[in-house]
Amino acid sequence: MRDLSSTELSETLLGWYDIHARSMPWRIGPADRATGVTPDPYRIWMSEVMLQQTTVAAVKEYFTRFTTRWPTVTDLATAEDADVMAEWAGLGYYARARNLLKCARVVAFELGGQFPDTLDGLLALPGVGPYTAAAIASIAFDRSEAVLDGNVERVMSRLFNIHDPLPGVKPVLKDKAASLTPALRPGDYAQAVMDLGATICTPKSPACGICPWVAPCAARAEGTAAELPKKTPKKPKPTRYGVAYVARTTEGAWLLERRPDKGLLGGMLGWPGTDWGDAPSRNPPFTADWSRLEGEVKHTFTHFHLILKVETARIPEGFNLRPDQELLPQAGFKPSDLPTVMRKAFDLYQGNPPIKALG
DNA sequence: AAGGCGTGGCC
DNA sequence: TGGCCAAGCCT
Repeated sequence: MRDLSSTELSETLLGWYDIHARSMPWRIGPADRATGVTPDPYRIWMSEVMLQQTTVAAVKEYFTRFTTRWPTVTDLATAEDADVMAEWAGLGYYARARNLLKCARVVAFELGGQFPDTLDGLLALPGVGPYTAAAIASIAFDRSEAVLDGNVERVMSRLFNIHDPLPGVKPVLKDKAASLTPALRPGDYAQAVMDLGATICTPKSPACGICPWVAPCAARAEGTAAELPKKTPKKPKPTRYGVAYVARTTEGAWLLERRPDKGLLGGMLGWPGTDWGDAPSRNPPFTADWSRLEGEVKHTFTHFHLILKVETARIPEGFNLRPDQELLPQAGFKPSDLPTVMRKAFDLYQGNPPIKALG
């Protein structure tokens, strides 16, 4: 069989998408789009930032909560930092939340409330990189820009049977992706190729039998689809140790710390604690008769495992707060405002009373 | 430019 | 159950 042209390939995929497009809270489906309905760039941007390295299932509820609470970019731009960070808690990669707010303020206060509609304009925004800029340009503004995310990398490496490992081969895959991106319906095409990767051309046991691109797929012909894309091996994660200190006043207020903007869990609220190092240590926030809780928190970050002990004590009268510390009254404290590792420490506290009762 | 940066689901 | 993976960005 002769090779299919780029146009034939993209039209085949768009035909598949017209039938099988997934429904999502931020998506304008192909039928509505065909009648002239256009996406809200604010919602597309919000969804794309949330979807960075994050599953659709995890994003849906966060997207709904954010866009209900802050329906426009100006609403978000005028929000309190702490409210946005608390709303993001649990979604991970917290630099995204800080950049989300930074970006909203740029758009609202420096760009007249309108998102840039060009690739370069979008790329200049905080938290918007090559993938997200192309996604917004194509999906929100129907510009013919090629998206390259993990799905597209996998689809391209298989369609063209490319065995060179990621991330080195990324520029080649980007060229392939660009060669297929159509001038017509680029927004639908971008979502189609990602839907294909997410539902058919999956990492393990791809469903080649029902794939609209089974005929032109080079890896399918060679029987190598399931082993692509190749990736350079990852380093093993070390294990680190630490202690979190959960302390309350006699009135029931909780002692929490705002973490510095840069670094792990940047900008988030958390319990006072030790550094997380190669060996256990102690560093309580005040001198007291600390009780260690039974059990421990196990948590895995991107690049290390953590084993966290939890200690608790009564906060003494007249305790002086550092600027980064706050006493949150019971009524104003929600465990769901904490990043997951800190919420796990809270859960341990809730479930396992200390060996010694608090005074 | 290679490593830092979260979390939950899946097998 | 431990590693892999998810619509990556920043420095």
